[in-house]
Amino acid sequence: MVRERGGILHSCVGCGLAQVPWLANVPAETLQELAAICRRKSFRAGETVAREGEAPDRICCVVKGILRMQKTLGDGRQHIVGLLFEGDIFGSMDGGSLAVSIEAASDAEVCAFQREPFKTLVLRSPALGQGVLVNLRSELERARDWMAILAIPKVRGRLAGFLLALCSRFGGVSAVKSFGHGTFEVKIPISRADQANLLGARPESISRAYHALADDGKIAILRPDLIEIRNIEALAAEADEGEMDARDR
Amino acid sequence: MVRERGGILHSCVGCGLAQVPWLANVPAETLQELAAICRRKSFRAGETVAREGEAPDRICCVVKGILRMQKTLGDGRQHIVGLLFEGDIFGSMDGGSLAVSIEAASDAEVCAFQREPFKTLVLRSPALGQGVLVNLRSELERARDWMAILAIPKVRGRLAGFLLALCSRFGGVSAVKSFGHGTFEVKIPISRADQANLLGARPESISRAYHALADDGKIAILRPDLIEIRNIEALAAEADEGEMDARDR
DNA sequence: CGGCAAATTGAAGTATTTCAACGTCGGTGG
DNA sequence: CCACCGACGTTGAAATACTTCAATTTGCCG
Repeated sequence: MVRERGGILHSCVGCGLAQVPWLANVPAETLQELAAICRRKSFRAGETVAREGEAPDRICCVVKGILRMQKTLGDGRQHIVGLLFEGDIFGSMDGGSLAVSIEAASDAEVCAFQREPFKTLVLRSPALGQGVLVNLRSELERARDWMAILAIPKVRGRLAGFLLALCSRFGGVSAVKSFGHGTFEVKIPISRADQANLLGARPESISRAYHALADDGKIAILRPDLIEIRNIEALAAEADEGEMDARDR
Repeated sequence: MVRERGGILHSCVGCGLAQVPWLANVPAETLQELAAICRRKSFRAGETVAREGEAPDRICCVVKGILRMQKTLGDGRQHIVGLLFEGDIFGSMDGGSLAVSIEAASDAEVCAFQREPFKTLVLRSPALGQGVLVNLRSELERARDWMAILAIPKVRGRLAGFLLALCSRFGGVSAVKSFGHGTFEVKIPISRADQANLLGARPESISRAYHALADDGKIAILRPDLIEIRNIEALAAEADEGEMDARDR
């Protein structure tokens, strides 16, 4: 928790950096220094945060909202390859260029640290460097989770996997409420079109899949972007049973 | 390749560590120390190298062959979420457990470093630590590439993307020969069943997709596991045009 | 209230899965 | 040496799922 004290350079008080999981082991002192070199930026939904191929001079941490990472294809169309939630970091530590472009999927705020001071801080605080590493590994983990979900052959299964991922891996940051006995309420953070793009399907297919799951009683569509999961085990089964490949050995 | 020389602790001389891209900036001296703490292990195709959930006490570097990383699903079936080629590393730096299990997709050899000595070496050599970080980032990159490929709706497109990935990202390590003017010869490192598993399709669909691409003259099937790419641009178009999503704004 | 974007629905065409059968290759054992 | 077997790849045909195009509904904002 960044406290206000006379004369100290707190340009980013209340960023909530202490809340970020991968900063948990970083001493309060270092967090203060971090807060001192950070500038907050706001983005409206749809705005571009960083462009593929550019070499940003900041390391950024998502404070609020959701960003989407996307790759640009040969003919200019773009494909979503991941989402950034609160606490996730992006940017370049080594001056290298970004491999994905980043846009705000909702109104969002990020904390931007200038690269050089940040690197200095990393060198001085092993816990911070460790944290960055942890974050990187967790992103790799998530990317592999996405892969496993994307490889499910049927759209209904991929959608089930998507909802489960929202509950489990993103549960802490995405708006998920639990009502016990396998019932949850999930706020879907991106539009149907974005879901379709992410899950490798058309918006129509996504819509049909939602309603098919709803007809089975596995979910309820409270609003297009607010889903109630009525039977999480049935959902998990849905995600699994598409995967009929027997790589057992 | 291991040469015996009196007295010097070269238990892994000729691992070819110096060849590994992410070790390029590591001084020869450190490489020698690395070689001193490494032990080589061999695996037959199909053997399990590491199991999901286990906490391996080694950091390993693939020296020869290809490993596949796979996640275990609820009912015990497994899903491939990536391949490890020569030079790739896996294992746990912090005693954490593996999120994927690892099996040999072909006969393979790895260089195993005990964790503690390796960590000591990393602390002593910033270039080594940097290299590990670079490797991690490149894995994240590849995982995102896989995501983009997996999200292509048609099997033919995903297969085209797979072949292109083999040429570009894995070109240096996978057996790819170039004959100029867009013609290549690619050795497919995994079985049809594994390709199907990785690409989210059935083996039959993969087979049909190969032959469809061959009928179009875009590739030639020299052997089931040896593909000649006759027109790489047509392949790229194939991979792109499935992606008809207009996220242009 | 009109207009626009997002979500949904319907119907037809296409692609993929599924189940079953067949061919090929490499190894094993008679 | 040859027959047999199993793993792997391929092919065919029917059922299913998805995409595509078009039209309609819904919700939101000016």
